Amino acid sequence: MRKGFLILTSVVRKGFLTCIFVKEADLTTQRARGGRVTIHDLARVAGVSVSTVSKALNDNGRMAAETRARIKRMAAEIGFRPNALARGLLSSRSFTIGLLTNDTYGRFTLPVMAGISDALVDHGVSVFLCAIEDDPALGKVHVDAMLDKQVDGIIATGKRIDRSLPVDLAGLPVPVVYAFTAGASDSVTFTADDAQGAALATAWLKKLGRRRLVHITGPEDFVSVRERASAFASEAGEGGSVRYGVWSESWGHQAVADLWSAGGPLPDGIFCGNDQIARGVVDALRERGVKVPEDVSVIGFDNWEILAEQTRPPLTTIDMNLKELGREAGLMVLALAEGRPAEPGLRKLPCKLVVRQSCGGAQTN
Amino acid sequence: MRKGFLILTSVVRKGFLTCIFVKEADLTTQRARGGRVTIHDLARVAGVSVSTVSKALNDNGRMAAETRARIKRMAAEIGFRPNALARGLLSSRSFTIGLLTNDTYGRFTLPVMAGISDALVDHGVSVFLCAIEDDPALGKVHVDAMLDKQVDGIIATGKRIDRSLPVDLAGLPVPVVYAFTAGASDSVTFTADDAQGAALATAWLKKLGRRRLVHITGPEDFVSVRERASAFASEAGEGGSVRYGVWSESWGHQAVADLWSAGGPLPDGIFCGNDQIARGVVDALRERGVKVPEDVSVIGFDNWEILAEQTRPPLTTIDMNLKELGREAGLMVLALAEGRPAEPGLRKLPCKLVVRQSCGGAQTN
DNA sequence: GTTCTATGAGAAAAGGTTTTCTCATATTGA
DNA sequence: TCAATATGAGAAAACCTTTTCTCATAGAAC
Repeated sequence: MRKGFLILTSVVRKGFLTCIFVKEADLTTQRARGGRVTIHDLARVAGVSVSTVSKALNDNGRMAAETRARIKRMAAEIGFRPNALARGLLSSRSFTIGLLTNDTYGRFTLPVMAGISDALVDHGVSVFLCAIEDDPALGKVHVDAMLDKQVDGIIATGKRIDRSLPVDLAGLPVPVVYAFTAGASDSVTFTADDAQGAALATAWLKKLGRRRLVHITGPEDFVSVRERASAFASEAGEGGSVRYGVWSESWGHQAVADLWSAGGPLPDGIFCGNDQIARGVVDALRERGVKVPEDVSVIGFDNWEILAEQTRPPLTTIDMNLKELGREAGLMVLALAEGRPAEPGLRKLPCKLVVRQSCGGAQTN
Repeated sequence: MRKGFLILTSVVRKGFLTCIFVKEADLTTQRARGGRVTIHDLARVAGVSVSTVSKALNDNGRMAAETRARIKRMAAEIGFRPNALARGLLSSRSFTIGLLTNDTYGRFTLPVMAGISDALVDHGVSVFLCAIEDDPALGKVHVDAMLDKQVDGIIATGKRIDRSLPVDLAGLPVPVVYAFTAGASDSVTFTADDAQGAALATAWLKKLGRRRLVHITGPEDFVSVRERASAFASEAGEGGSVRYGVWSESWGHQAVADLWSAGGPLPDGIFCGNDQIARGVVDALRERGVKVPEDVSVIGFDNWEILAEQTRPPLTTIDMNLKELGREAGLMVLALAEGRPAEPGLRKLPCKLVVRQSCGGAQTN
């Protein structure tokens, strides 16, 4: 065996065993790199230059079809995968985006994240998740770290459309898309269509023959609360009334107690601002001996499955299609990163009705 | 003004306005780069070479203290931040790790993620979140993408310690740390100390004077269920019995119904396998007219705040310190990435008791 | 046999940073 | 004044990939 040389790998090609000799120094280099195989290794093994390898793998340049195929085959054999850092340095595309979020429990962020990831993984894009927990300093640290890492874009997401993240994303050198959080007026923003969702819920109650409708919802300072209440009011007509409160089960309980002790005509349909309130309402009604859905239909909002499915009876509710929203936001930020233009403005995505048992009515939809 | 030159920026230094002239070609380059300022721009502005700038900013090499300070000041002025891609290419450290997860709802993953991020953001490390949803193909795609991006390490996390992710992480060129999921025997794995947590819960019930104890928990094929049950049994002594079921509220309801209709002596303390079961138990007891905590103390497991706080009364429960677990896993993967050695094996982190009202007893702890 | 074209493949530069090596100048001592 | 040393700063290579440009060879046409 040649002195100072070692066998790197042996390849069986066309039935012949070919031994590849590499200088010991090269192997040492390779060790230091963590055993990663580079395009140079592949070129050496294939007996061509690195440029030829690159062109072969990227279907660029002119070359004999046989050469291209052979190089591709050997690349697969030795497990060559191009270093995305080097690639990104050259192309100024890192195939990486950042997801900035405010939402600690992830009730909104996780489905959105799932949609983003789902849409972008096919494009080779990975997602940095940065939870900033309402802390401006932490937000800045994360944004700086993302920019240092040359993210191709940023998606900012929060819990409500009428508050912005505690960090300034204007004037960044990368595109920013907002989801469920407020952006500048000339930015691209995605949110759920609250009015349409509320109308959907109210129409469903009416379709089931309910006429004395109440909307028990969250704090009036949420713009989405006002939009839903307004849509509810116009859909419900004369019979509809709205009660504002907080986003908790106990508010649902209390609202039922208030209604049933008020002495007026009792509602036969209740549209709740979220599934937690609905859970409280359903529990309170059961405790009063009011039958759901026989006496009263209750519909929630959010389709927070882990809660909606465990309620007795399971909640019919409105789903904001958060995963789809994430998917669209992901594709949008990708488009912007690739220089494709997009019209700024607020995009409202439709909600859908999820029928379980708390309203009665057809299970099929 | 000089032809072919443009003002890049103007700097006020020592009271003098200094105009920096750059060739138009350079500016065009700059534009194409997305307006990012490089070390070359900084070197030009500071009137030194790039190597001097690099050494100044990294506190390397010999140079006049005044020069170093001046370069640092100008770097801050023009907002220079080194390109992490270029840096990573050279150092083979990307300051990036991947978090692989199985857990769609993120009940476990999100706190763990928060801990990881919290521990690593100070070290300039960002985290790729990859949800693979039990899909081996998707898992491979994500792992490959992370490796291409030269992550410094991977943290694998799941929902239970006795199942592994549907993707092979052995023999990867980067360190892997497991949290709440099974790894190879020679790997570093973190999990909560189920036995200690269960003992803590049981001891708390006993300390409150409860003697007829029941443990209502999840499926017996979970190793954590068996460990908790075993610890419960030895702590509870003669009076303790265990009922296995599923992880749902309705199982909590049913278990209470079973117990109260069995005709034997009724329990005065119930330790539940998770907060959902505890919620079901508490609701069922209230509906039977059994007072919690006066007649029966109920304690949960998980400290899933959004559920525990909304239960009536709010749940006393065991917290698995998931954020701390994430923090330790993050620091561990960082240590391994930096070549510091670590002993393989399973590390069990202690749980803590969170006192609310479902057991009675002191609010202070 | 000679010139032109087509084809295949290699050389080199670029991307932004860090590190090592080299060089020039200033300072010290004799 | 000259040599030796200390000091500050620049040049160049390296990391890995892609792309453009150039070159060599084979075949075709005259």
